[in-house]
Amino acid sequence: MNTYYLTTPIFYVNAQPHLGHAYSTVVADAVCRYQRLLGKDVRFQTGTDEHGDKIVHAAEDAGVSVQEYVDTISAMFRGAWPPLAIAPDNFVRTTDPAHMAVVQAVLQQVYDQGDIYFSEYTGLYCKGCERFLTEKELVDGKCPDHLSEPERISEQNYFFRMGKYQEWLIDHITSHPEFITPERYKNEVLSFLKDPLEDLCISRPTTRLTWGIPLPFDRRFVTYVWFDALINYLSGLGYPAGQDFARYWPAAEHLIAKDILKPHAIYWPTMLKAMGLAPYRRLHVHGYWNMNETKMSKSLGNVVRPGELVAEFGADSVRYFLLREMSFGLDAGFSREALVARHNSDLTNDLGNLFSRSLTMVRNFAQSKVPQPGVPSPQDRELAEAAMAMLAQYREQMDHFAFHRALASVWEVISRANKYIVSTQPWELAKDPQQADRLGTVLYTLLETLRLITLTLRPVMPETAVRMGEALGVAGEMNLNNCGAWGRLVPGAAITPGAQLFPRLQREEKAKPQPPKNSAMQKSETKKEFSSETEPETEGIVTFDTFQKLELRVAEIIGAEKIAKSDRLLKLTVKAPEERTIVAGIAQHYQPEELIGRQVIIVANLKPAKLMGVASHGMVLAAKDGDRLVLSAVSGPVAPGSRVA
RNA sequence: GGCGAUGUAGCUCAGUUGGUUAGAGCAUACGGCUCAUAUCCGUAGUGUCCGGGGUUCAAGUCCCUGCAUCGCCA
Repeated sequence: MNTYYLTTPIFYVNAQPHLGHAYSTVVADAVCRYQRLLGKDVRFQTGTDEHGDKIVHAAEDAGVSVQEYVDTISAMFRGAWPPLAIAPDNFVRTTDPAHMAVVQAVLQQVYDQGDIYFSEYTGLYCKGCERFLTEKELVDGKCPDHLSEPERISEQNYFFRMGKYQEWLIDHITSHPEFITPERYKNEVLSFLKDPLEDLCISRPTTRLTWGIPLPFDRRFVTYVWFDALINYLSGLGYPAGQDFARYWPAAEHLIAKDILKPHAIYWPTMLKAMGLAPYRRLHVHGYWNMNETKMSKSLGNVVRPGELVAEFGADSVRYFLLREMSFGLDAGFSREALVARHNSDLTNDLGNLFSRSLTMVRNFAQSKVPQPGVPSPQDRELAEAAMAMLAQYREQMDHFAFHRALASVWEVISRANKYIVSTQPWELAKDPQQADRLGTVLYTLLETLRLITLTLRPVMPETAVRMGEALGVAGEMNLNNCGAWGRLVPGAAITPGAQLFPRLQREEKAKPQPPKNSAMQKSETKKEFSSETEPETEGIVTFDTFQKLELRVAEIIGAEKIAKSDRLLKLTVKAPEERTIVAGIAQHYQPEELIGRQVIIVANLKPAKLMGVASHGMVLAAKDGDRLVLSAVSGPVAPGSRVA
């Protein structure tokens, strides 16, 4: 099979793109570039999911029409990818008329054949949330968000006979070991399928929700979430009649984060089965990036904007980090420090310097031309064989989405090449005209190694790979089939060193340890939090490292309201620079109105906590003077989010 | 509550079917080289392999149990 079709999830437009979206999409882009490197005919699709009541509410909050709102956010997603060197072939929006028509056609087909039926169910409905709550969501029998008791009401809806295909699905998963990978997620799905599968509710009455696709067989309802969203994988190919559908669907693979495993591993295959279509080939499930100990999520304040990262580190450096640092399928930690460390040590020191020193030697010792290689010594052959072995390992690992291993095998060769230079000492060979042949062989071996490394980097760091290729004189179409053999560089061809590949990044400023100041920070609470430090700390004195763990930032208060039933707590909305909610015990000292616009100092990386049912992401610092409480501040206006240190 | 995963050097993690002194990268210290857009190379370490019990000639690796963290389910 010579085609390949890979999708990311379509992203819900109730929030701006964050690192999690970027990771999925970077992975997909890298895999697609890799498949092209294998010579495949590839299609890469992403998009946005734009229906549902949350969207309607978000638009109301923003004070714009729903259409205007989804257009804006969808454009932000579309615009987020080019800066990361991500190049999808197709971008689907669930509000596209073509997509909506396909969804309706599918609904009608499945309805006609009897796999969608009308039924009634009873549940606990919260008017505030405008949705049914499950028992376990309730706190003391009440909705935790609205502190009111939900009503027990009945509602009629349409259901998809998912249970009908349960046995088939179990069988399919069992007989296709790679259907869901990594294996842990396959096991999770199989364990879920041990219990009988309930049918899936696929509609919402228009009395509750209008922003959706009407059911073609009953206009009093719109379809809800999954029959709309999942079908994008088909509609984006022009299903049913489009040529792309016939061409790419047999090679379909999906990439998702673990939070939407069930819809993709259970709903979607059974839907496809009901439609009479072959299931997708593989489902690849990845984990989360954890920021400062808390699970990354759009509802938390500590959001990393992909655009900011690219501006600071460059697309290739970010892509490399994301692919190298996470074992696909598992969670990984994200930190600026780790990104800087990877950039400086792997990219600047190992790869960048290897490239630079090699090309400089070709310029100085071989007149900037590919030298004529002589008879290879065992040492030369060893490096050449390592480079070829790297290609094989790289393919094996990339095929299985083990990007971190694929890259580790590339860096092993980079390291070998650096050792090779030290042991062959080309600068010594250059001093002796008798050694000209030997020098030529050494430099040629290095250039060839670099050429093969460049090949492996094309999917991961496309911009860098192009620059390296240009310097080596091998720009243009390259794939593993026509360029994956040793010895493709032609002696005499020009080598043109360019600018430094990866300029070194400054590590975060590490100021000298200072004597701790007397501040609210040293309250016992803070001490307790970090008391498990390995470094010895004299009583009452914290080390600089401990201090540094606290992320103090300036936040601007943009909203404040009293929390019902509490006379001490205020719910603050702040910009730091992202918006977040902080609950502060200052209601007896400040009125909500007088807080708007103030800049205060917050602890930005405090573990989130729920106070009176409201999640607080951080803590506002204030001085306590007897009974008085005075908010912290900076002595002049600064950009919200500025770090305090 | 049920099922499952994870727990290895300061940090991030590898450790295949149980087998000699437990590994890599980063960080640290010392030494060496100079081609490098400023690095690379070498050397040195440190580990109650989560705790406890068991199987075995031999366990990080298998079994039981406890603890911790996480996930799925209810």
